[in-house]
Amino acid sequence: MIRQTSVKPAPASPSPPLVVIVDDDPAVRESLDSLIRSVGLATRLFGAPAELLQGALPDVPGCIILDVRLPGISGLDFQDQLARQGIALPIVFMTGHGDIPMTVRAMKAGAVDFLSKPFRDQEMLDAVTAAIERDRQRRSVTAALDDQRSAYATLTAREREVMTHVVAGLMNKQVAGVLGLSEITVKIHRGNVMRKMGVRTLADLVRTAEALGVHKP
Amino acid sequence: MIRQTSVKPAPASPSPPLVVIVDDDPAVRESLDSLIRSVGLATRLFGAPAELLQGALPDVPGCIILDVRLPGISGLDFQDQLARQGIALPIVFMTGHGDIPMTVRAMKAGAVDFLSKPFRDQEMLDAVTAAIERDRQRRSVTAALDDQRSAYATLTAREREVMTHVVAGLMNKQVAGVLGLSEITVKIHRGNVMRKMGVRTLADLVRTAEALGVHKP
DNA sequence: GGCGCACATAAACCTAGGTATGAGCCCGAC
DNA sequence: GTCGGGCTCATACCTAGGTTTATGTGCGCC
Repeated sequence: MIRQTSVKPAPASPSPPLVVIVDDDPAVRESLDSLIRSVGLATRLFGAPAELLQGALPDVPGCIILDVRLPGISGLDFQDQLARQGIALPIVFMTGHGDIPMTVRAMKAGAVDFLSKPFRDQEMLDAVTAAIERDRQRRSVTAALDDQRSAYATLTAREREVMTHVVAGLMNKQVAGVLGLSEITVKIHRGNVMRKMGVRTLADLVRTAEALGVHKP
Repeated sequence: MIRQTSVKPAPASPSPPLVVIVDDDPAVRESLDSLIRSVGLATRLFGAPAELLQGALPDVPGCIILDVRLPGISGLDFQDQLARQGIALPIVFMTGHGDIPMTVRAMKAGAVDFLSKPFRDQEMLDAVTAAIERDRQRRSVTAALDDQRSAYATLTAREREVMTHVVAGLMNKQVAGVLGLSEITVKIHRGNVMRKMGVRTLADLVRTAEALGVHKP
């Protein structure tokens, strides 16, 4: 499958996954930091959630280790806040004073794991590994979709209408009828759609449209 | 979209969702039974997991309320067992002596909720409602797929090969080349595929194939 | 005003898809 | 053994898809 799409600036060194650690206790941060680094992962430490929202994070797979009890905000509320801001990094919670309702809420909201202090190093490493793997999956799906989305963005309004009807299974003449055009015009638009979307067959166009959620209104 | 497929025997009365209650304490069973029935849902009571596996359950939306501590087996292990047997009913756990690791395990395995006794009636009703809604969603997806699956089952080996290559975007002549056939033969098989799968356009066939996970090996 | 772009259309031409009719081969079931 | 179904292929015919070339309109922008 030849699919030359957006070419990223070459990643010189394959940078390691990033683990973001958020805990208000410096000792805990340091301890987690050395644990995570010991297995070759990069870390970034924060004492408070607000700091995390400031700077942009690098574009690599990763996850967040989050204490439930944070200065100024509950870790669970912060989880919601991150989700609303479109930050989809998987979260591993840890807590010294957790209870079952907290756990249920965190897991329902998509947390990868919820560890009670004290936990064994291996438990945390397993959770982090699982979280990073989940992020890797999400990123690969998102990346493929982004190319398609940006291609779709280059379509004109007419081309989108034609695409919608074509992937719905209408013949060119039917599309022409619906849109009040001549068949030849539909063919032109259709050809433009195929070229701009970077697909060579109708089957590929249909799959792309499905992935983008392109449907008749 | 005209899609007359497998016609089920008409459901005379729209039977209410079924809530399966599994708890070894008769008093708890009775109490839950009256709570659930009070909102118009049907119930079925079991004192032990084994009983549940015996009889078949009616084909209606539903869920399971499961005590974590059961005679002979942990509710969590029973959850795994149900999953392995293809029983996909959403599960609401309850427990008197739960802890966080139990909760995490249950939620990771797909539980809808995990309630600590004592819980308020409304909490249980909310959880059951959410679970039934989840089952309803799952069932509607599955039902649509079942028709397509049974249609796919009627295809001959050759027809499946042709379908695989067609939805991959190959032209008839290319399919012919790959399979060592003449183009006209591919056209025949392709026509049979369209008829048997109950679709009229290539776009529909591609979507069906995606839903069924039909791909080149 | 002119330039670029989206949009629309036509004629001509070629390829691809789809169906009907007819026919031959193989194999397992009755 | 013969009957049906799956598989194969050919000829013929029709429809649908796709490209190229060329022409024209309207709109916004520098």
